[in-house]
Amino acid sequence: MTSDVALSIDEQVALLRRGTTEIISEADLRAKLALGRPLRVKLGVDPTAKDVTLGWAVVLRKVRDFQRLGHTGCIIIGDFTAQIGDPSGKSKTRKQLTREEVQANVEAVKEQLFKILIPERTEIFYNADWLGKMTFEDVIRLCSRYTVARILERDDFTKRLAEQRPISMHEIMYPLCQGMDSVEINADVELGGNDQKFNNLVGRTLMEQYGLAPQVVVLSPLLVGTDGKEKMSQSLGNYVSVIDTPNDMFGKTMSIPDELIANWFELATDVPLSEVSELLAPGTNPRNAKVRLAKEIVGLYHGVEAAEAAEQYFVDTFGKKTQPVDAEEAVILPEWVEDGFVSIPALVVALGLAKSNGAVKDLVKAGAISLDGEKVTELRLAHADLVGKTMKVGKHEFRKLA
RNA sequence: GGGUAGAUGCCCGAGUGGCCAAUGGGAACAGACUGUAAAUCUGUCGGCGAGAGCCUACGCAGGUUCGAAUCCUGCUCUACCCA
Repeated sequence: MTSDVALSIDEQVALLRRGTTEIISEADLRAKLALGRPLRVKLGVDPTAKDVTLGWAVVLRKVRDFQRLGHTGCIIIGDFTAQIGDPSGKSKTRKQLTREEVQANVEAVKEQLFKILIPERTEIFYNADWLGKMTFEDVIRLCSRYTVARILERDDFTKRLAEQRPISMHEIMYPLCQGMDSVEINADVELGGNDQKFNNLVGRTLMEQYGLAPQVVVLSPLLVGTDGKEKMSQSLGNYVSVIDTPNDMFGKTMSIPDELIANWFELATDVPLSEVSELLAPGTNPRNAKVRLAKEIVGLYHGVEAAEAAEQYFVDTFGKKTQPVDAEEAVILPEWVEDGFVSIPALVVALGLAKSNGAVKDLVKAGAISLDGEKVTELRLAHADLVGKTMKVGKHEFRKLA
């Protein structure tokens, strides 16, 4: 096998251990690494999202770490399981997706995956290929290999049971489905977020049941989102996507709470941890560390130059509070102009910066909308007074009107 | 299959015939302050409308009433107890 680097087993394990909370078991992992063949490193992907977020990137980057050591990344697109909806970490039943929705998401996401993964060492599978073909008899047989008590041990289920919340039958099948994926591709290692521990362990059990060597489970912590509270996820809106523009990426990163800086460095960048502790040493301004963090992240996905530019933009725009030179341009369409006047609410809504006219009125009332630095107080302004000016909506949205 | 309790806005949760677009808390958004951090203070927080006002909303469908989130009937969903 071809590794990009020649490392001892110890060094390999050390590399792989960064950004993980648990490896079950490390001894097994060492044994597998010692085999000297490319390992099949499985990562299940639930195509409920259209963007690869930094949270998701944590595990993808871990796959990439394995790939650099010469192993094969096996990405399982859970097109079948997405229709069930993973109950992990949820206190509610998830809505089920249609096949069409799943398909659309997959297409959108595939390209983004390869911003991180090494294509030549990646295999992509769709679990509908095997799960979708199981007969009812197969399913019953599979069920017989696991007990209700063991399934209910799972945290989310225990909790829901205690809170007298519903648990549907199809949800308890989820871990088994995921376990079958491991059986099907004969995984050596399965990666996952911490919340996947239960599912991944079921995979180990099932593999043994089916006469295979149990996979090693490598768990990563969940990246906390920009809100500093919940795990980063698209549905919560607290995410940074790998296809965000450099400026967005930079800005969003700057908005995270200070307590998250170290964690983000560890999980989302390659900066050596020793350097991170220096950056965050007592007496230093956390802001500087955060700037570095933001630059690192932008650099990973857009390159060093873009990172420099994003920093410059950030400093100019938010530090010095000047108007951004290169604000996104927004053309005022003729149909928005009436008798030479433009309705501000309609304009802002049309630009997608607010969801209703009422919301824009509130913003105007609050002084949150300005033109070239001057607060807008009227709901209707002359078209001529708008063109060429930069409109600021809220804290960070700028549009150069044309 | 039988019984009991419950379903309210993004979430929790008050409201038992008019004063309810619906108390309160949280979340969210915005303003001030700052480092687009935290904390704090202030404001907003269903939609449309310049406004008067109109529309949509309290699980679903009907009904009673001048008037219903609130009463009645049927249905759906959930939990618990019994089988």
